[in-house]
Amino acid sequence: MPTQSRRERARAERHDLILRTARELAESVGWGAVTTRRLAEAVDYSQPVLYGHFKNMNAIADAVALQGVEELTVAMRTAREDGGLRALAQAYLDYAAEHPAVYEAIFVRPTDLSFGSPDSPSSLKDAFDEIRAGVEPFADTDPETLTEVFWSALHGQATLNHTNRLRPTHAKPRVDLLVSRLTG
Amino acid sequence: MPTQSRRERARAERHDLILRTARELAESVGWGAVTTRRLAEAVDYSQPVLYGHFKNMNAIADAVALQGVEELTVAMRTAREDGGLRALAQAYLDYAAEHPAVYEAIFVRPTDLSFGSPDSPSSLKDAFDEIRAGVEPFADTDPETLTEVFWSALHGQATLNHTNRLRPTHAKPRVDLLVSRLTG
DNA sequence: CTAGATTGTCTAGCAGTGCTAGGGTTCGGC
DNA sequence: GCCGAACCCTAGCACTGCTAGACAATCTAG
Repeated sequence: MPTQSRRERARAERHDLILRTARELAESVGWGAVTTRRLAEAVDYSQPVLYGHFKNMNAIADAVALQGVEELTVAMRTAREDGGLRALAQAYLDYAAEHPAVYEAIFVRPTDLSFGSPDSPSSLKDAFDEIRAGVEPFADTDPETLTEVFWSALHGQATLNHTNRLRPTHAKPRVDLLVSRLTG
Repeated sequence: MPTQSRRERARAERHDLILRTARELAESVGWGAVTTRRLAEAVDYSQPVLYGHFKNMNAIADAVALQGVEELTVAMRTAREDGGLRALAQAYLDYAAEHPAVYEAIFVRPTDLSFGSPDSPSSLKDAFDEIRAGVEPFADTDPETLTEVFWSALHGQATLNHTNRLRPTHAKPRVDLLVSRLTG
């Protein structure tokens, strides 16, 4: 049935268009200014069309977050295979700095995504496992806890960097110090 | 001039009432539900009265934040004098857990408060100095950077704790591990 | 090729938001 | 008693997320 699939294809394209546009909009003006009207305008459809693809505005941000967390995982894995935990940490912070709106969607914005539980999206678990793989060589007892500690430390630096609450000139020494002490 | 002072006293009381109510409201329903109408209703005045005391809604949250950061500093100092850095860390996380809305106002919400610069409120500098005093014994070279790293790590745990992104059962081991490794 | 059902899209509207202009009302000083 | 200043409220603006109902395009079936 080519007709069905043509419709489905068009639908999928609109879906991607909305997601892509929302992400660009968020990166350029911040999530606070990503409104249904502006987004609808940007994709050249009326507001209700958005609701034909997503439950609500929040679901759009969640979808962007899921895209992002997969990218983040890839970035961490690539870096780790090359340069170990230090490179992984840098890759994490680089991603947060280069895609602040996406990072915010994943880890800061109020979201319906479930994290700790069994029904959380597998991509979230994958990201966590990637950090775990990075710290595992340095965990003498409890890798799970060390993973959480390391991740929290990275997350703290990422958010405080972004909100200008840390000296922008000392980003690198902070990563160095964190990695060297936590792996001691 | 007792008349002047009576008016001023009434004004100051209203000011405090607004602040106190905003804080309670935020802690019970979250900042997202603290609207000018609800807040005005709660203090039994009309909306414009709020604007006679604060520039806007954001300024109210900022005022709550400044109150909170002073409380946090006291809590950290008391703990540190008693039990060193480990106690300070626990006090920090306890404060964040017990006053999530206040903590959010200080460190998460978009705010006009300036942090790094010379014109930032002294209470913010005091809080930072308090952490610095805690880590100083363990800084072999650069206490400033170690302070930022430690603070970021605490902040990360505080926020990820609160948004249910870490195992709630393992809060204490996380602090233990962080302190023991970072002071190693 | 046409009638009917389905799908897609829009306009218009709801209730809620932050914030403000304008007009009364109460208060303090003379 | 009177005037001016301080105070407070009603009403409204432009915006938000979200949805109902009408209309048009498309596909299915006879």
